[in-house]
Formats: sequence, structure tokens, C-alpha cells
Amino acid sequence: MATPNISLTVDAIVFGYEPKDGLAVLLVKRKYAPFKGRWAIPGGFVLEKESLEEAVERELKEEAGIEVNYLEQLYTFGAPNRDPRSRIVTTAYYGLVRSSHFELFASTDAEDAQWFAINKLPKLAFDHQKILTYGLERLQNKIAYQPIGFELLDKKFTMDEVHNLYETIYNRKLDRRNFRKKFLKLDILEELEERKSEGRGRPGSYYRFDKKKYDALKNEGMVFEI
Amino acid sequence: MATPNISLTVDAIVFGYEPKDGLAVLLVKRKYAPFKGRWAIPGGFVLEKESLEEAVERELKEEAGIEVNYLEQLYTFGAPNRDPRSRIVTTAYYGLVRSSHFELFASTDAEDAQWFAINKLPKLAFDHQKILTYGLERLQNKIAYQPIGFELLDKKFTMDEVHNLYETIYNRKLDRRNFRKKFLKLDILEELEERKSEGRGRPGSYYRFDKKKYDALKNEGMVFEI
DNA sequence: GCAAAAGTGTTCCTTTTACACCCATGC
DNA sequence: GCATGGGTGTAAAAGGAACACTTTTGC
Repeated sequence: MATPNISLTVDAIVFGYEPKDGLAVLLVKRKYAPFKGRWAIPGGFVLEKESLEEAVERELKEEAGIEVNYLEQLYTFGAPNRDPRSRIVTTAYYGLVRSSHFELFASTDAEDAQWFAINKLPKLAFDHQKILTYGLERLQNKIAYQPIGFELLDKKFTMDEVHNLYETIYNRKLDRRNFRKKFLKLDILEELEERKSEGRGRPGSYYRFDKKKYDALKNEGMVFEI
Repeated sequence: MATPNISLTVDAIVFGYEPKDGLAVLLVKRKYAPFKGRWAIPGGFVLEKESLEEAVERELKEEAGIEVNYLEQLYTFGAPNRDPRSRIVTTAYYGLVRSSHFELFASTDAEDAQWFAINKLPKLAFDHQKILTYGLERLQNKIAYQPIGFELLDKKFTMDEVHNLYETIYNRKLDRRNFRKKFLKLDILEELEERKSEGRGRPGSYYRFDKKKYDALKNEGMVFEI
């Protein structure tokens, strides 16, 4: 059986979030043709003995010195002409990083990897814009029924931060009070003693995602839905 | 850049449905090692100039003489040792066929391709059981918020048939009357003059999925949800 | 005291759930 | 007319949307 000459790569959309800057995506500047100098989502060839996830994690480390704390396969893009060189099929992933881990690789070229606000993206290489649009859509859907939003926040966070995160990702207003009630009713957050006081206004409680409790409740049939 | 020696295949879970037999999956018997003689979901290598979808459709035609009327990418499975021969990554799809198109390839070996009831599956080759489980899960989720159930039924169908289909796929009882109301309220079905009379009982109306109406309503923000 | 943001409660409305009854057909 | 499945209605409960007020902080 002659196996055709098809190469396999992985690419990853890495999402980051900061209350003040909103949602951001990690991009790298291409050093070689095709699309030399153009921004792209990080990625590269899969090695023969590593899994696809391992390939993604390795590439992210190599190209941007970053580690994600959530990674999920998105879709495999395989149109025959998506790469001008040869037939290259790519399995795209998306990952989430905490805002406190925003720092990128310093040891090589800091110019090569940068965060871009989701609504201020440059023109991207290959079909990466398409992949990114698809990834954002997935994130919007997924965050509604899986507790992955915390992966974008600090380990401790206020209700207000969660609320803002959801408003940002959904790109629409959500009633602060109803959101709070609905979220707390899920009973998967642990309220901390500590409060966030930063200038004006009543300080808000810090919370932490209680994964054990979530898993237990999930086993009993609880459904996460926001 | 040395590109590793990784091969790419596609595999497809084909679902069929018959009111009396329930949900079924198309399997083919392997002719060669590894797993010679074992049942597997159809699939094969992607050719250099075809898209992934084209590869799936070609393989389904070659191996079982069947054409699906809905096809969706499921997931790409790439664990380094999923194939004992060499590194083979597979992009899995799932497809749906109408019950009236259940006939399989006759021209070659009828023994080679068969329908199996979803709860009476034989032991499968490779990681195909895992793929199938994943596919069934996706179908269960997807049918709740996308009008793909019709692709498993005849072009005209009764409410009872839709109801049974959903009960079968969800694997739980749904109140007949509430289901009917909720479904009809979506306003995406066209009621036909014709009625289904088969022996006893009051004949039920035939309906047809009105895709144009669905698309129009969807554009106005209607959300399909059952 | 005043501004600002956090936290709590209440009302209304829509949707879901759980039912019971009537209707059209074959025999 | 009776058995069988199709079609319609209704009441109670739950969930979601809209909205107002109180509390705690910094200055």
C-alpha cells in the first residue's frame, strides 16, 4: 500500500485574558517562507514518537516559552492547497493560560512572539484566520457548559472578574446580579477569607474553583451551564 | 526540515436508523493484517490531492458502496501506538444515512460490510471502539441543538418517528405530547397532506423538514433546541 | 457624607413537566 | 363498538429576566 506524501503539523491558538485588555491571542512571526514576516499561530511538525498534544506543548515552549494549563483539540484542517509548499494537514488545538502567566520567552527574540488583542489582529499566514475564528467560536460555546473559564483567570478571582470574563467572551452584557446568583448556585466555588480591595468601592470576596466538588456534583448528575 | 514519517488516514462511523431495529453502525471486515478478520469502521489512507471529506466519501463508496447524506468531522486520533505497524494518525468522521438507503454494496463481497445494532457490536480493530464511543456521544449532543436527526429518517416522516429517534439516541423516555409540542413550535416542519396508515390506530401526519424556513429563522436568531 | 462597587431580594414572565381527554382509523 | 395509536389542552412547578435597594469600603 503506497502511502501518499502528506505531512502532519499541529497548530495552537493560545488564549489569554486580562480584565483591562480583554481577550488576547498569542502569535509568532514567521522566520521563513512562505509567509515570511507574517504573523501566525504557533505550530510545527509532529515528531514520529510524540502524541499530538505533546507536539503542541513542545512547539509552544520552543516558539514562545509558554505553558498552557488547558489544551483541547479543535479541528483538523486538510484542504489540499492550504499550504503552498506541499500537502500539509494540520490538527489545530486551542489552549488557555492564566493572566498571571502572560510572560513570554525572553531568551531568544522577544519580537518573535507577541500577544494581540482579539479585535486587533494582524493579517495572518495560511488559513490561520479561519482557524482562529473557529477556535473563538468553540471557546464561546464551551465556556457555557464546561468550567474552563477559570483557566483564564488567576487561581483566586472575584465574582466581578468571572462576570467580566463571560461578558468579554460572549461579547454581550449579562446582568451582574443574575449572573452572580446563577454561578454561585452551582456550588462549585469556594469563598476565601481574603477580599480584593483596590481603591474605591466595597471589596469583593475572592473565590477559588473547587474541582473536587465539581467532579463530585457532576457525578451526581449536576450540569454546569451559564 | 525533515518531515517525520507519519501517515494519515480517515475513518468514518456511519450511523443508520430503523424504527424497528434502532440505531445501527456500518462495519467492514478487515481483509489484511493487522486485525485480519476483525470488524472495523471503514476508512483508509488519504490521497495526496483529495480533501479529507473526499477521502471519506471515496472510502465509503469503495468499501461499502454507500453514500452518506451528512458528514461531520469528529476528532483526530494520533496516539503514537494506535497502529501496531507504524505511526498512523487518523481523522475520524461520522456520517448519517437515511433508513431507505440502507442497502450496501452487492457487487463484491456482501460479507465484508454489515450493519450492526449499536448495542450488539463485535470486538473492533485498533482503537475503533473508542472512536465509536466518542462518535455516539457527539451524535447525542449534536442532535439536541442541530436539526440533523432528519438525515437519519426518510424525507417524509411522522412525529412518532422523530420522537422514537430521539428516544433511541438519547436512550431515555421523552413525553410524547411535550416532545411534539416543542418540536412543532420550532416551526421548521412542513405538514404534508399524506398520512401514514399502517393497520391500527389513527393515521399520523407526514412531515418534511423545511430547510429554507429553518435557515431563515436561524438568521433571525432562532435557536434549535430539543 | 459621598461616590463606587459588592451583595441581597422580589416580582413577573416564560418554559418545562406532568398529566387527561378526545379523535380517527381498522377490524 | 372496541382496541390502538394520533392530536390537543391545562395546571403546577421551575427557571430566567428585569429591576431596586442595602452594605461596605476609600476619600
